[in-house]
Amino acid sequence: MKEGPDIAQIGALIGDPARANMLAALTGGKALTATELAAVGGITLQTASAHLSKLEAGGLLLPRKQGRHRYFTLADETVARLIESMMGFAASRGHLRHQPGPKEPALRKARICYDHLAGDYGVRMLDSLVAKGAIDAVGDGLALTAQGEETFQCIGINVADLKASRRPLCRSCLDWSERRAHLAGSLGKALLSNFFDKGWARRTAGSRSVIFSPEGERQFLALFPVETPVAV
Amino acid sequence: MKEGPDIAQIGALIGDPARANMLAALTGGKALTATELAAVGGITLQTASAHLSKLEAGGLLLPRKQGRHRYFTLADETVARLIESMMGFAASRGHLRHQPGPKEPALRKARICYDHLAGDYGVRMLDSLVAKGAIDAVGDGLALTAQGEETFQCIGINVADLKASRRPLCRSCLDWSERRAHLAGSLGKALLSNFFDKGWARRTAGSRSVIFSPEGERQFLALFPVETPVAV
DNA sequence: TCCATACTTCGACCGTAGCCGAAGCATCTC
DNA sequence: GAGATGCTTCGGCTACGGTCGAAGTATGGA
Repeated sequence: MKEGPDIAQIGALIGDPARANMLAALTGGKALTATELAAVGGITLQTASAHLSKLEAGGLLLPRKQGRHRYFTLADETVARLIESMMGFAASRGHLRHQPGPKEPALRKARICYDHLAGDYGVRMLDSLVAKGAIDAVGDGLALTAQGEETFQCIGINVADLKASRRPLCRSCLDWSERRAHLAGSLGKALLSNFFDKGWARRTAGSRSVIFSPEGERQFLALFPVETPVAV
Repeated sequence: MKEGPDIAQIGALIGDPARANMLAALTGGKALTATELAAVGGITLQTASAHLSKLEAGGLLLPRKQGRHRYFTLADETVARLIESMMGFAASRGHLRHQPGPKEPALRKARICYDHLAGDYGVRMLDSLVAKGAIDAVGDGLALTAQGEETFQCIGINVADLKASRRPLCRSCLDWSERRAHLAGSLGKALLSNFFDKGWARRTAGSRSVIFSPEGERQFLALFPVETPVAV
């Protein structure tokens, strides 16, 4: 009867509220210390330490020692994708938080998903790129077009550098709030970094949400116009 | 701190070994009774009943009453994809079963993933279809080509019928044993049904594995030849 | 050297969730 | 109606896992 890999183990790892909160926080892409993660999980440092050991042993987290701090990050982009896909699934089944909270709208508008832009703005950006022919969409798959290569060069993104890395250039990532795809992969990362560098947007302290400056928002919306929504 | 949908709930649902085994068994696509699922989970009927209630309440399972039986299926194809993706993740992290068991090779060769073919043969089939130009692969995405439409018509699959349904025609599904993509979607389902109808293969009693007849195997391999593996 | 900070380990507590035996419904068969 | 089968509910047991206080180990700074 027991067939295939053991999903119960990682299910159980994610299944604890404190651990789930930690993982969700780390999906923001920033490395966090044990103390910070304890606060996120709403538990004491000792308890957090035990949880972090388990997550590390399970291959979900990667610790990095730096002086007397221990910074934790998600082990891998695949972990981030698993968490996001579970969030999407949870949202579709109505497994929402008890109180939506005031930060929810900001989170739905624009947030970090591991290292790229998600939320309404993330989906909008991908729609616009597909509409203008910079990215080719077939089914779930995304591919950069020759025209797109020029476009990104103009924005200030060196596509050749990105191609050199082993990581896929374009990847579609399902957005839990919009239930549509946004752009992940090294290109998605490069775009978000680009926005930060230009001062169009900034990350927030204790949250995954991304705040655009008024000017940055204007530029962003101008750069990624949407006529009619593109089905994905 | 609490941001986004609650992944802990579904994590916990999947995190129990008995429930995980039930879900894995249901990924085989067949509807199973509470008694059968109790056997799968290695627990008594009462305990299984409680587990099944929870899974149903969580939106993972769909019960169907038939006489004095209650048949359970996965609620949705999205559930199957979640389970498979967790299996892929678990396999990549080495979360394997204690003893691989004698059935393992058969499972890796060919098995059912919800309603389509997975395993070595599933991956091989997709590779071959892409190589011969029947299916277009861009990144993760798959799309039927005009040429492919003819091909499938010849095999005896009415593509027009499939297009009429709301379900996507082609979908890539990550194979946990091969770590490569195989073909899901209504076309994947139609192909597997086609093999069953032709008598090329049959399902096994208590397992997800698919057994090919000697003749069926010959035909399958002839229909889906592979020259050089296609990267996905 | 001494103290503060960051984190881990130990030990004990406790609650929840899984488990089963027994009894209770529901449905089919004869 | 009587009996068999499939499943649920109830009650009580048990164990595992999460929790924290307290003590212990590392690192950095004064």
